[in-house]
Amino acid sequence: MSERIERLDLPATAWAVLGVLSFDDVLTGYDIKRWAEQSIAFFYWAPSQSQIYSELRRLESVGLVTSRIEQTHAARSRRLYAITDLGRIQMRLWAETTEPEPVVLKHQLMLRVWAAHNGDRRRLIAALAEHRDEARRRGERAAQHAVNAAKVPAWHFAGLADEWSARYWSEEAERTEWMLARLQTELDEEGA
Amino acid sequence: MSERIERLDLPATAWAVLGVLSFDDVLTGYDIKRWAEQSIAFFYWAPSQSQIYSELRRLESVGLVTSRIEQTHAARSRRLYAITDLGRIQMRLWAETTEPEPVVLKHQLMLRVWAAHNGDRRRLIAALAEHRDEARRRGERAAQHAVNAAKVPAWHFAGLADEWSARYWSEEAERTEWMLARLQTELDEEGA
DNA sequence: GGGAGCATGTAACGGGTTACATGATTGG
DNA sequence: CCAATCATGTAACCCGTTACATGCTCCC
Repeated sequence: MSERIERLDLPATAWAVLGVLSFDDVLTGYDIKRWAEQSIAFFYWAPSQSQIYSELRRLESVGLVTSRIEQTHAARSRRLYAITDLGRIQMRLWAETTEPEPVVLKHQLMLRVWAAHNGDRRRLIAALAEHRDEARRRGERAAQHAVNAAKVPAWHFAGLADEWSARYWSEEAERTEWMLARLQTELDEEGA
Repeated sequence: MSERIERLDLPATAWAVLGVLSFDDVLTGYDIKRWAEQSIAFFYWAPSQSQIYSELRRLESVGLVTSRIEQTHAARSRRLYAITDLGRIQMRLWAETTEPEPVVLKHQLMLRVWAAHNGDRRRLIAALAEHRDEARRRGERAAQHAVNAAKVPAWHFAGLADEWSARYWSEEAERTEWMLARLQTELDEEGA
């Protein structure tokens, strides 16, 4: 009778952190933070620094990662994390067996549109315009990121996610533009 | 020197709850829960029942809503909430002065794509197909909701948010289809 | 009679945040 | 030399969730 390995029950952020390490790099918490901000943040997550560190400690305590302190830099130590074999097995289990959580979307600006019978619509329009520009910038950054990812075979799937993100944010910009036009037209018609 | 009213610092969910009441209905916590599930959930939020009740209590304690217990139904009491004048002022302040929080997107499936070098891609493709179908259904429900909202003038902006949601989820379905096709093609080519 | 929906509430927990604290290294 | 960046960590807090608990009313 074979001992079946159970998937550990960890929060999504832990899997994201482990996911970063599954690309085989040996990284510090600080590295992971930047990694996350530059790629994962487009479609998931912008975790705080402190949580990354505590998540890493947890992952180590259950044996999914190991760490060693780099001694070269004498005084302030860097702690370097790497995924373990068990970590790889668990990551695979997660990728295969995790049941789909619904997409979490919290779009505060749409909440403001929805509640626009309170308050000044011109400010809302201004906020939407800003959001459109920001979305466009994000889309461009994601596209750029996808180009970079295409150069490294190991980043193939990360690159796919980047492409998806580029599309997502460019469509978000267009959607926002559409909403903007709707509100602006109404405002103009009332003014006329 | 005029006393300027400061915007209260409340969590976003509190504003969402207050927003529901700003449509002038007198509602129970239970009503608000359903309201939220049917419309706000498309672009924001799917809060737990318990939080709605505690949020209502908080809103009452700071004077943004009032409640009275309906006596008609003898035994089990329904508590009916309504927005106050102060609540209206605060809602307006929120709508005007809240600085834009970034959109929160947590797309677990994209996290799985991003980490697809671990694990079986065929399961990922199946999960994506399911997500595409679910997104399509959501889009259709949102569109239906927008049609209903169009009948009532007070729901004008809520209707705009519904239209936006319909577009969002239909585009989400298309985006997912695109990702699906990419992964499927790669799989086929490898198999060939 | 029983199940679905209406209706409210408490308690425990934890995920994740902000703020605070510390200090080394690097480059202008 | 000073600022920015690298780098790690603790403590307090709270938002929001799940689970539990209760009991009504309406309809089949």
